[in-house]
Amino acid sequence: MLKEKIKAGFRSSLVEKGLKSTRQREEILDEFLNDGSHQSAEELYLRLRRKNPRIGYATVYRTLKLFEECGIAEPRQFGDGQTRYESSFDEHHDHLICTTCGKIIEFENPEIEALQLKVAGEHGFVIDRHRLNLYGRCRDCRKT
Amino acid sequence: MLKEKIKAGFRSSLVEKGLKSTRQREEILDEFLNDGSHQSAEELYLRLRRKNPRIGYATVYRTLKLFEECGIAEPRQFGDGQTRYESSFDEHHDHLICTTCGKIIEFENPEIEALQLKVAGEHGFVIDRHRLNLYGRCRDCRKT
DNA sequence: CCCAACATTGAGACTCATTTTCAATAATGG
DNA sequence: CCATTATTGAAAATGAGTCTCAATGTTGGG
Repeated sequence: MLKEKIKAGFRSSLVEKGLKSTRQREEILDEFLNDGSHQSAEELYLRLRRKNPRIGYATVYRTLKLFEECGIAEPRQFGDGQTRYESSFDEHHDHLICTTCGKIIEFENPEIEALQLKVAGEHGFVIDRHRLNLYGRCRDCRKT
Repeated sequence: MLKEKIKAGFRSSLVEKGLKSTRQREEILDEFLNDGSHQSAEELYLRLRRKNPRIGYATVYRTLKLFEECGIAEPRQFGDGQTRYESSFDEHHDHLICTTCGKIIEFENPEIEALQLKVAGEHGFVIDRHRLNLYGRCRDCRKT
């Protein structure tokens, strides 16, 4: 199953980097992979603490950065002041954000991505990644 | 000239809101309009201090927020941890950001925007604004 | 022109997310 | 099992941005 492959890949990355595999790193990766997307370090920390109250705040922050370096997680800013991480193994997507209720909907649009590549090329850029956020009001919030 | 119109509009907004026109607000607006885009509060503050060393840090922050409320400036996040403001009177545009040298290039693409509206509509959203950042390497940085 | 009413300012204290420090602890290779 | 070296947790530090408050400036009326 995918999760096991990700965990195995993480352990290999650690070895490559000369880092150690620890209980905390395993626990954090587990919890990160279990939950849905868009998790902040704090949310993850609070959930982890329910299982293991001895886990440290800083460890969660450090480990999320490590996941980023290992290509497991990617940081995103949605404008609420917290960095949220999503799994790099989710298929690529962009976000619709409701400015009333905070709901986040994911979408993908290959046509938009093709146009991005075209525009970048016209300016001599090679793109690594992009961030597209659309802010507005969702169906429910428009009713009220 | 455009700047004078913006300043006049700002003074009207102040009156409407029951706020006062002060020397600091004028100075900050002047400096904001003089400089190119993507200014952080701190950069603006440092430049203002050269002319008027008595200006306060908090005043610059407050005034930028006020500009935002008055429709003069818009905040943006480029991932360096600082909020940067651009003039609302620049035509709408998105950004290409070089992750090596930090250069920011602006572009516009109506096709992409049309597709954004379409996608949003399919999810029942009405969009107020969007943020599209493309991160990569510029022509110069790819050479090295 | 002057005053009263009230908005604004600047300095510094404060917040909040995140990072760093450091002594204690745990993982790894031999 | 040991020595080496990375990691951890707690607390202190950081940095962008916000708030507080006494002093100051702006305004509309008189």
